[in-house]
Amino acid sequence: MDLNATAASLLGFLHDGPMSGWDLMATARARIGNFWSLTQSQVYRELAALQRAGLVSAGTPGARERRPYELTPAGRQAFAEWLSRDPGDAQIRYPLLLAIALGRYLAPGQLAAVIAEHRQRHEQQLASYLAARESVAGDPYAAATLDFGIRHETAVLDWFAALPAQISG
Amino acid sequence: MDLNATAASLLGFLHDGPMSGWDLMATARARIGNFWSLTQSQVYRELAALQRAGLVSAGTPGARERRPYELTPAGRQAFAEWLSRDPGDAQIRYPLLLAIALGRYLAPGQLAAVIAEHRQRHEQQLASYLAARESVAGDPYAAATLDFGIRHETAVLDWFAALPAQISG
DNA sequence: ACGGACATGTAATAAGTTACATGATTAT
DNA sequence: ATAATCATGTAACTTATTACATGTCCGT
Repeated sequence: MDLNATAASLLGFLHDGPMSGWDLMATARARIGNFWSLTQSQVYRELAALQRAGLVSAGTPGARERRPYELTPAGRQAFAEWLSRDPGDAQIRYPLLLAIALGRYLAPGQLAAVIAEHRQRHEQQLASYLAARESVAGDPYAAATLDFGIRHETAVLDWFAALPAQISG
Repeated sequence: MDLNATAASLLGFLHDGPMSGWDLMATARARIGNFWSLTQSQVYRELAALQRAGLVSAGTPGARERRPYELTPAGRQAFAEWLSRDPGDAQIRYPLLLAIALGRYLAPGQLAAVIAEHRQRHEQQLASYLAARESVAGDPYAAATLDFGIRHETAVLDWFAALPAQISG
C-alpha cells in the first residue's frame, strides 16, 4: 500500500482517536494548514480510499450523519512505513519566480507593482507566524514546523530587499 | 483567455523566436527547472491548447517531424496580461514538514535518519546553486531567481541546524 | 550498422481545486 | 424562525506524473 502524503497525514491524526472527515479537515487545517493545503473533497476521497484499503474502519455513526473513522492496525503500520520510506523532496511552486525569470520579455517596471504586493503578503505572513510562536511553546514538533515558516519567510523578505532596483523598481 | 503559469512560461520563451515542444522543454528545464517542474506531456498538451486558443501558431515543419511554434500577437498580449494579473501565492509542499508535524506519533529517533538525509540533499542543492552563480552573472533575472534558491536553501539548512536534538536525533 | 539524441505524442492515473447539493442541529 | 455551523458527499475540471509507442536523423 503506498500512501500519498495527504492520506498519510490523515492516518497520523487518527492516532489521537477516531475522527470524522469534518474533524480531520479542521485538524489538518490547524496543524499542517500553513504548509500543506488540502480540501474537503480530498479528505473524503482519501478516507474512502483508506477504508477500501483497510487502513481505517468506519465506527458507529453519531449525531448528524457523523461518521467517525478509526485507525486499524494495518493503518498504523502503513503510517509508520510511509515515514520510513523517505518523504519526497520539497517542491516550491512560486509563480512570481516565473514572472521574474521571464522578466526580460517585459517592459521595464512592469514587475515592480507585482513584486511590491507580494512583498507585503510575505510581511504579513511572517507577522502571523511570529504571533503564533507562543501558542506552540509546548509542542516541539509544531514549533519546528513554525520555525521553518519563519525562516522561510524571513529569507524571502531578505531576498526581496536584495533585489536590484532594475527589477523591483 | 486565462493562462496557467506553465502555459504562460512557454509563451514567454517563445518571445525569443519559434521553438518546438522539444526546444521549449529543454529551455524550460534550463531556465526555470530549478523552481518549476514540468514534463514533456504537459508541454505538448499546453502547446496544443495554446494553438487552439490562437496564442501560438505552428510554423512550417522542419526536419524530423519538428514542429516549431510561433508566438502570435494575441499570444504576446495574453502573456503580458498574465503578468499583470497578479501571479498566485507561493506554495511549498514539503512532505518532510508533514513528517515532523506528525512526529509525536512516532517512536523517538525515527525521524532522525530521514532528517539527516534531507539535510544532505539541501547541502548539495545549495552547493549546486552556489556553483551556478558565475554562469548567470550577465543576467539579472536569472541571478534573482538563483539568489532566491540560495537564500531558501540557506534558510532551510539553518533550520536543520536549529532543530532540537529531540527531533533531529 | 547502430546507438544516442532528437522529436512528437497518447494513455492512464493521481492529485488538487471549485462549485454545488443536501440535510441535521444548535444558538439566538 | 432562522442563521450559523456541522456534516457528508458528488461533479466537473485542471494540473501533474509516469509510462509507453513511434519514428527520424546524426555521428562514429
